[in-house]
Amino acid sequence: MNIGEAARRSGVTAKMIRYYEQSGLIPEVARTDAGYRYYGDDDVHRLRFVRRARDLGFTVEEIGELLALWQDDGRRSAEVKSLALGHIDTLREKIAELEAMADTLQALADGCSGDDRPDCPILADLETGKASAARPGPRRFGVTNPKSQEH
Amino acid sequence: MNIGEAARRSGVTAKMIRYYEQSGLIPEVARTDAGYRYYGDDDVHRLRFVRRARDLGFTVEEIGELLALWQDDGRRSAEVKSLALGHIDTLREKIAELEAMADTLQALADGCSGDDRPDCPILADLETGKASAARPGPRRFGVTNPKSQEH
DNA sequence: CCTTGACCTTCCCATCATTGGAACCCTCAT
DNA sequence: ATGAGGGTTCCAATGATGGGAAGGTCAAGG
Repeated sequence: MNIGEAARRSGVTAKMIRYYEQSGLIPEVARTDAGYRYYGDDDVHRLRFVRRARDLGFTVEEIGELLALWQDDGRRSAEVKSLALGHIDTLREKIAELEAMADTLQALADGCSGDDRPDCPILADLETGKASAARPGPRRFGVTNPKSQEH
Repeated sequence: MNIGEAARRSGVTAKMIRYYEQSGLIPEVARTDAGYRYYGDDDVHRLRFVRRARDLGFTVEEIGELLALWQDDGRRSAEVKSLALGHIDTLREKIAELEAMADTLQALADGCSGDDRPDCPILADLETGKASAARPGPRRFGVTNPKSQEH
């Protein structure tokens, strides 16, 4: 099948399939005489695996390791598990950071009258940096794009 | 004071100060004859505000709005509050996504023996996409850089 | 046989906040 | 005068993804 069909069946966009191939996450696939990529069921299978791992928040690099383990019949499940646990740690750290931000902000917002008057503890806090214990690392925690889930 | 000193006092790196200026978040500052940016206490004050807002996870765009409100004596606190509440929503959404991922993964990891045998429910799930209800939007929730907090 | 539309190809650009580095200029203390 | 340690601009990379242009290909229908 062509890339579009593989995209439909795997839930990975054609664009991302090309990107994964180019970045070495998945092997280069066969081509037709015209240069079209040609996919078999195995390829789609692998793409679905990637899609799932992506949905669980694994980075492309981690997915590469997962794929390698998946294909290695002699793997030790301990390796898979430690990869997963490591990722869970990462997730929980991010969650904690975001929660600290949300809680701080919620407390400030609760103290804000939210009317026509200018006085606002939110601005007061930003100005002084007094309250709050958020302190994250640099920004960039996205999960930005609302679509791309409807395929 | 020079940009380095302003960076030290505000907790915003010199690089980011230049970036914020260039992207219009903060006004262009005075220069010495030699072309060095020159900062006063007010500028540092504003930079600290930006830094605080950044720490609370606001985007640069939102920080721009906050700065405008901050400087507007006729502001209505309702505007500030709604900005904050909107951001809290965004944070809570991200938290929910990450928690769904973490919980799914934790359940899978709990079922994994983590020994020398190859069998592993984590890989099994990635393969079939059976369990799990994670389904986030695309990745990119970073908070990647571990340092940059020690200044 | 030729057109049309739906597909495919590669290549480049943008996102967001941030870091890194190169090449160069300035200032101050030794 | 020299060197260390600032500063300046400009360009590139990060990660995962989307957007789009320019062009080739394929199947169906007139």
